[in-house]
Amino acid sequence: MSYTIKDVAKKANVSIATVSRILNAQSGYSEKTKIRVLQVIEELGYQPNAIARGLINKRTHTIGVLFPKLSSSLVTDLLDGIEKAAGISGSSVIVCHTEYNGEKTLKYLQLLSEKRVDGIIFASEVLREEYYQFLKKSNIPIILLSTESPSFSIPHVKVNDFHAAYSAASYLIEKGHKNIGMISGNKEDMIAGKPRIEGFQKALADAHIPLSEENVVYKKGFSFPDGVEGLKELLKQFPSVTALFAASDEIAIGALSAAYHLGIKVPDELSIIGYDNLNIASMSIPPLTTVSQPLKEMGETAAGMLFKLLETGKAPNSILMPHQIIERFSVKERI
Amino acid sequence: MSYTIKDVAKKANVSIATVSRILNAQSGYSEKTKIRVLQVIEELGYQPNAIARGLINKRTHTIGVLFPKLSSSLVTDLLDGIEKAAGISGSSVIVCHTEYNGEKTLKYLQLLSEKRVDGIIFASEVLREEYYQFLKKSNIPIILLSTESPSFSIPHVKVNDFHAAYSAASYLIEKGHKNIGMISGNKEDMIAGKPRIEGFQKALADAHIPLSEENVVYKKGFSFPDGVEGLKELLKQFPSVTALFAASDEIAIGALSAAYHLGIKVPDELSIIGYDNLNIASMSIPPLTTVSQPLKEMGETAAGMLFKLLETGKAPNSILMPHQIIERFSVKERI
DNA sequence: TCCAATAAGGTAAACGTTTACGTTCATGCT
DNA sequence: AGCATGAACGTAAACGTTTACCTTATTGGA
Repeated sequence: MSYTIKDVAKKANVSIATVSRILNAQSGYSEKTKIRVLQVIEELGYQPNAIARGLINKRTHTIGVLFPKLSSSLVTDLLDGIEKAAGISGSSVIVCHTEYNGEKTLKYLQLLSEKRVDGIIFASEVLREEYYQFLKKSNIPIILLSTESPSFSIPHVKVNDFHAAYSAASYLIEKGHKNIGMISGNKEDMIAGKPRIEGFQKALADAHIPLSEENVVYKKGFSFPDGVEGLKELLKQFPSVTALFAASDEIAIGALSAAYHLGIKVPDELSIIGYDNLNIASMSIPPLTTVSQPLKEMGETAAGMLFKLLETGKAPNSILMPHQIIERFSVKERI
Repeated sequence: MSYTIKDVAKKANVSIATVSRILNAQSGYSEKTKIRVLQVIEELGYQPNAIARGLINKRTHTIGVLFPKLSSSLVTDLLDGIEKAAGISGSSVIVCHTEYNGEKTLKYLQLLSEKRVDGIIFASEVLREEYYQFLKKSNIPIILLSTESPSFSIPHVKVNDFHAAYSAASYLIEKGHKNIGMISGNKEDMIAGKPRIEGFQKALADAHIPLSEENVVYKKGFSFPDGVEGLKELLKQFPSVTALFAASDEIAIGALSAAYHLGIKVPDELSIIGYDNLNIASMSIPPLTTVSQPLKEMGETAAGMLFKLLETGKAPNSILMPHQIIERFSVKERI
């Protein structure tokens, strides 16, 4: 197989302790033996065994990331940031795809725990009681990303969905709109659902715009089809609508598509603002005005927090990342 | 810290060997001790240490995946499939993001090698000589995904780009088009660039359609901006064009967008066919006709091949996956 | 009754590192 | 000269498993 530290030691006529010290840049050897050992390492192409190291050091330099789904650029931008931060810290990341499935999630947590990952980032999904109990028992450090836990005190990084939704609605109001609708995702979703709805409603209320049940339609998810159906329903229950806040970019793009087929011109007849700033937002016709979450930075920040936590042992503070309205061409001033 | 096999053994009044045998479902113990040990395991919440196992078994049940970039659904669909197959086989996947950077790639290979991953999937990128030498030296099993190596004999799974491009162009021809243009990606790219161009050209030639340098514009990449610029250039050098083959869906969507701004109606005045069948292809206006690569299945297949290789030790055959034309609404028959 | 075979279980080495502790030797100081 | 000190190493235990090999008791058959 491959060479071990013993082979190096033997060939260089030193003990394995010396080789180890040299590898770890500790003291306790002369310059002469150092270059001799280094040369032997080079000759043999010796590679230290991270498994053996992990066994004794109790650090695997590996973290686990749990995602509900993979095939959305929302999630991959987060992953992108995590991977970047991990790379800088010399760690690797194991991705786990839970599919919102509790059993699968628990199985993955078990797996990660057995593999002795240094920590876990739990992203875009509600942290259920059972998960928390498991994590607590096996005391693996954890950071919540793009989600938060109302019941348990766990550090998280996300944007303030309430505020962001408030901003989006306010933006529409500033543009002169009064008949403003919303297509929301799952309203049972305490993270991405409810806060956005409430932020939207608060903005209208603060602007003294009358608000009834007709203003918002509730869909099950945040996907493209939810958007196309959503717009049709909204039009039915709120025909005078002139501006729309979509709870996700996919919903917004769906609405855009439905509007096109219904012959409704965006933004001339209907203004649309999305949420997320996925890369598809800039590719739509017209390019989508949306509220942007700094996804990659969020991933980086979460991973950074985790590594700091691993070093210091101190629980870091949660971080709320700034959102931002990206003005493109799907919203028009109403005069 | 957490409990070890010793703790279990002591509490159950057996030796660690017996516990190990029970954990691995081997023989050599009575039913009575088995349930006793299992109960102790339950009580303590004992979790076997995969690191220690890996050290002695020389199997980490972890594979590495190298991607040039993460933020494209092309890549994440592949990853999705890989992760799925890995989950079924009880393995985890470490993702590495190379950014087409040779140094970074080598560093990642080194890392994966030190972590003693069981195997590597190298995706969507050219396998350079240096990578190959490294892999060969540390003899880690490897599968190429959505790429192939002309020089080295390494099993791969991909679609036949030449054929797929040929099909796309033929489809346009069948629809009655004669003035057919192409926006290609990087023509130096021996995997996704050149073969698609040649497939396109062959289809036109076989149909006896005259073909000159004006028919195709060459861009640096496969992205949205390449598509919008690409269409403008194509229109300039080939004004009579009625149908367009885009070397990627992002290019196609870019062209769609440019066409919209130029007031060119798709598909009435210009037909467009894409390549990849990303999820955005179904969200565009109009929904994009495209040639589909079964990305998720390709990922699954690649991982499956890798696991079979690990079991049997035999190099598997390369697999060419079928492509398929997904008819949506961006191509119109010309009468 | 005795022996071989089998079931049930234990002992200890091995995997490839790190590291606490011990040893040797040269050096400098009094 | 004698001694403390520090540099430059070596030895061996430890990390948590798996497994080859050994031991003991039981059973069935001749």
